Amino acid sequence: MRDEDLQEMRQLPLFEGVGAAYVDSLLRSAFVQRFPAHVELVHEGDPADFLYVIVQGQVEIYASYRDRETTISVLGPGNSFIIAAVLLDRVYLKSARGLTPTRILMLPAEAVREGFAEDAHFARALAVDMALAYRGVVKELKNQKLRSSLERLANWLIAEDEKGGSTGKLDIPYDKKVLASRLGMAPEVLSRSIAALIPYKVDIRGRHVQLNDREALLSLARPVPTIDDPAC
Amino acid sequence: MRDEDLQEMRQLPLFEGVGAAYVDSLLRSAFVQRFPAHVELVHEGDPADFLYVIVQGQVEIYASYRDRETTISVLGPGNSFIIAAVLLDRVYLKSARGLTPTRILMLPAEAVREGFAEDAHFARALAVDMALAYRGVVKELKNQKLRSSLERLANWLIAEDEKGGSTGKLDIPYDKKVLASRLGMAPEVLSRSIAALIPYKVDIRGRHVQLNDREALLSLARPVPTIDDPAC
DNA sequence: ATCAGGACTTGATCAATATCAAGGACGTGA
DNA sequence: TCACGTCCTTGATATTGATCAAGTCCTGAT
Repeated sequence: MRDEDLQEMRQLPLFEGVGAAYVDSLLRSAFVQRFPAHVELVHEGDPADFLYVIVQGQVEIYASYRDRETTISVLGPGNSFIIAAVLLDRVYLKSARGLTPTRILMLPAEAVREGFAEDAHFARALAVDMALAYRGVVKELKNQKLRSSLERLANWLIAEDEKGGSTGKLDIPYDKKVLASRLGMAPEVLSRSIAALIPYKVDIRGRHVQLNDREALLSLARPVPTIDDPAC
Repeated sequence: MRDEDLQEMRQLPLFEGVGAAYVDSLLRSAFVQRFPAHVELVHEGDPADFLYVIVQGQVEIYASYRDRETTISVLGPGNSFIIAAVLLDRVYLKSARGLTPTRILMLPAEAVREGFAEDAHFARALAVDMALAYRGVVKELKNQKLRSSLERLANWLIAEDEKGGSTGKLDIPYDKKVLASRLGMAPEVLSRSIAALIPYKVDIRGRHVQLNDREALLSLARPVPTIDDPAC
């Protein structure tokens, strides 16, 4: 790994609170790889050979069954994926592909498992990351089972707006069909749901969104911390 | 805690591979509690004061939103719940209630967090448990997003039969309305789905189930390891 | 054994979502 | 600027699942 890369990797949230010497020893067995957009990084069912950490770009985590496919999440810089499979030395449950060109840190699974056993701080960082990921999926499962697609869209808009500082203005960060799959609906349903939000003063043109009546949208979405609050 | 209880608790899977002395020190701050059926053990949104481990009985893990409610899972002896909330010192994302009278080991959250920091073996056991739980939810999310309710039922029947040794004979271990909620459908839909399985030689009377044409049911259900295999 | 209440089923209907088929908008590269 | 392809939207229709309303069955308590 090049020296400037090394510098950058040390800053990753996954290594927060881990001794610098240990991080460096981990990074010695790791490497940074660039991938073009749309290539599959990880395939569902394959043995977990690497832990992946996104340095640059967007990665779509998805799963397939028969001729169907659904997006589990879309991750960005700083996020790692498939910790659980690596830790347990099992196969990946999900596939991953870049939505954009990406730069990815790849840590050999063996090194991660050793690291978990040897360095208590790294073990803690991994466990915290996994606990957060776990809670994320639980929230998503609740979102799916307890809400209609219109409600899911409304809540997604509010959450996304809050990420950007509640300005009422935001951009959808990927294709609408990816968003539809992420929200668990057909692309056509997303289109219609967007139209259904017009009475709530939601103005969506292309990827640009304006929320012109936050109160109205909130009364439809009814967000709750135990599903929607990322800090919860 | 009584001595015979202590004896029993040491055997729990959560303590596997953890030094006996450390297990005992953990158990000193813990206690075993009996609860009657149907009482709420844990309420969504409350701070995570305890890690729960089921000693006896069945516990339904569920979540609510507006006037809706859905079952996330049904757990039995040996299972623990809400590790992630305890580890992160956050609120519970789910509620829990006994479906039967239960005996439950309650470990104070503070002690668990200390244990995680102090004892590497316990930390590993917790992490493994959490990783398995994580993969369980991911599978369930895929199950929900990628399958119809009939497919979910068919796959549940096959999985449940395999748990019992693939004899083709099994009993539904709880009320059908709980199963319906667990599978993500209204109770009426479960009834109709059961009727829809008659051509596949599935015979359900009350809680007794007979699968008389495994092949036919398999061709409908199409189970895959990355959703249905508990060992995967 | 009987009765009451809960659990389950069945039928009718409605609402939500998926699918199929075109058509339109928009950005990109020639 | 034009042409192409991709993405998105819109309309029509089918399917799936939810809801409402009885009715039946089963069970557990008296």
